[in-house]
Amino acid sequence: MSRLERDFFARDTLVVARELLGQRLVRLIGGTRLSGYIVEVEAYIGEDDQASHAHPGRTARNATMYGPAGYAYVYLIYGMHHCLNIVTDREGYPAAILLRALEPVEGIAEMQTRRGHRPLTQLTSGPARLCQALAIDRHLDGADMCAPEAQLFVERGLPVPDECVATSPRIGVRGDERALTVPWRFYVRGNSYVSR
DNA sequence: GGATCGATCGGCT
DNA sequence: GCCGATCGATCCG
Repeated sequence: MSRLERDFFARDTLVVARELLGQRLVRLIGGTRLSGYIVEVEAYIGEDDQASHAHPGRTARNATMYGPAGYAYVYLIYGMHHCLNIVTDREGYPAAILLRALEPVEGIAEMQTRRGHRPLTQLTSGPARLCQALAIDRHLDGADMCAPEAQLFVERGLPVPDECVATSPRIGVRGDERALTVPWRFYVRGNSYVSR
């Protein structure tokens, strides 16, 4: 299984977002593997993007977004949920891809334990759900997903053909007309693990 | 120091 | 479909 290297992530964010579909997110917990195919993502690009955490400019919270590609940006939302992004594009330019849903592959029983034994379709279908299933929280903010010793990384999966890729506006965002309408959500058409 | 609010989820009506 | 949970970052004073 080959891991995606930094040069995969250090490209245009929309290209990376599209190509992340079908790749496999892997989390190592004490040697055991929890993983799933990425089936839904959203892109957040630049300070001009009003829906992005980088819109107010560089702060302590969003600092990871300004760093090099291939790092995890993890934040706490609504005081209780975590969301995982992967930083993209060039260092100094704030851009990242929010992982919104996975199709579970490995470690399903462990994920169910972490998710209160919910049905398979609710294990990892949502940005905070997949973080809970894979034990991802703020201590992984700033983790290098391309380091050899990484406990969280992406492996090459199955290519998703263009006819199976759909786009839409992003979910749950605030901002101007552009932020609300730009089609920067990418998902696998018909996949039952896509959120909502 | 204090008020505000969020890239969500799950339970309830 | 609606609403409450829960807390840290951010902003204002």
